[in-house]
Amino acid sequence: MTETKIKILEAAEVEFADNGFNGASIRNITQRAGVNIASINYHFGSKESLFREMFHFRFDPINEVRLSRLREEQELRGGAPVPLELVIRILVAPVFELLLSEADQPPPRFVLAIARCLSEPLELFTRLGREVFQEVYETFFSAIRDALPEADVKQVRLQLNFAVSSMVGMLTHFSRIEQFAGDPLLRRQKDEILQQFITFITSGISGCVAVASRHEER
Amino acid sequence: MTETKIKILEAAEVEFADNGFNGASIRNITQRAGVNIASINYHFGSKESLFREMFHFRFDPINEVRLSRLREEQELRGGAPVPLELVIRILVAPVFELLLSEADQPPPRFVLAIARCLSEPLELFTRLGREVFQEVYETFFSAIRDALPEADVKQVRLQLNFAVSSMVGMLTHFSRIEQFAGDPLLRRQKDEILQQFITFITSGISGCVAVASRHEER
DNA sequence: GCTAGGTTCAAACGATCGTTTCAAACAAAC
DNA sequence: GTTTGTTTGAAACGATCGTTTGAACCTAGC
Repeated sequence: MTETKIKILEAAEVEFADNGFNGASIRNITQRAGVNIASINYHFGSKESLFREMFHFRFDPINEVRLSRLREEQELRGGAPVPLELVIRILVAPVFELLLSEADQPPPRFVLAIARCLSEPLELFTRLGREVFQEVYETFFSAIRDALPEADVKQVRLQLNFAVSSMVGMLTHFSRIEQFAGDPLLRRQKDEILQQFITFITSGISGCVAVASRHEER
Repeated sequence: MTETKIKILEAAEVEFADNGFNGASIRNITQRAGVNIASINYHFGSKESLFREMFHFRFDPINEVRLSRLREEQELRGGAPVPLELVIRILVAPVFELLLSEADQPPPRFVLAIARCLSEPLELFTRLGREVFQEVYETFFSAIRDALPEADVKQVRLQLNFAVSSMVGMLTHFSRIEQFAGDPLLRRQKDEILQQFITFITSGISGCVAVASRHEER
């Protein structure tokens, strides 16, 4: 990868994070990167392709980590299901550890960039999202189903949707809600917050299952 | 309110929902409304003010319902805390009943419009969000704290952030994740889905509190 | 030293954006 | 019927957008 491409990718992350996809401009990106305005179309083809490449460049590794960690745990247990909380942890941690980056450091911009742009209703992002996350979605859906053998399949699907929505919502609105709270409670105690979110999702899902089976008993 | 203003507001909801704030154009809105392009600036002052007015027009009533229902329940109990699940229901239901609209009807566009635009990183939306939701946020924060007297205050704040993020994330990504699942599971059984989401949030929060107090015991 | 292929550059392209202008159309009051 | 104030209309404003162009530049390979 040439130096120019790297500079563009880095500048693009900042620009997309700050302004969204529609709000980001080629001119700002190239100016920030200190390169000529034509170089984006030369190296990437278009603004869309630039975003696509950034997306894959950043999230393909993250998704590989998620899939391989899950597979590890599954093999370790040889057939026995991986506990729900661990499944959720493997799904959530690789992204949230970036969001809740070290100490006073701001989170890496590409996480915000991607979360924000995914919220824009362009068809591009529907396709891109599926392209990048479909496999992870299906794999973790199966794992959660295995962890909750007594649960209704359709309910599990719905609850995974809750979980995914929570994750994207957190990535998108974290800093804003933080302001809401008046008290910058975040990025202090990173591990504690991550653990709390995992507990939140895990108890959310297993709470739903518990209520459902209680209903059936009657 | 003049007929033109109403036509513009209706068209704006569709346009903002489909394209976000940056993606929506004055020309499309006025064309859809069948009015002159200058009428937006004449009646509303600017694109921003149009959105602001739409936001208030739609969400102020919703927030009033939330606040008055909560107050009702509080007075009914005369000092005793409103149970967590009911607090969450009062917070969630007024919006989600719109998202999960009747039968085969698509949800009202302004819900999607606002959820989507709130995800755009414009400073306008930070201000607008606070303007419209601050009071609801504070009031429900207190109610949740009352419902969970044993819980740590900072944790409750964090968990309310989880809940709010989940809600916005759901509004923004529902249709997209629905596609993900391959199976259009939504808007069937509206009440069931709403109840599941409430259960999800409620068990999420109370699960966090339970884990925390278990830690303290040791 | 010359050539070829890859890369950068300033400049321009056509399109679209939000907003403004100002005259025409309209309605209500006298 | 004339006046007054409000609302609409077509047209233009300046700005910015993503993209393209074609010449200049650089660096190997011979």
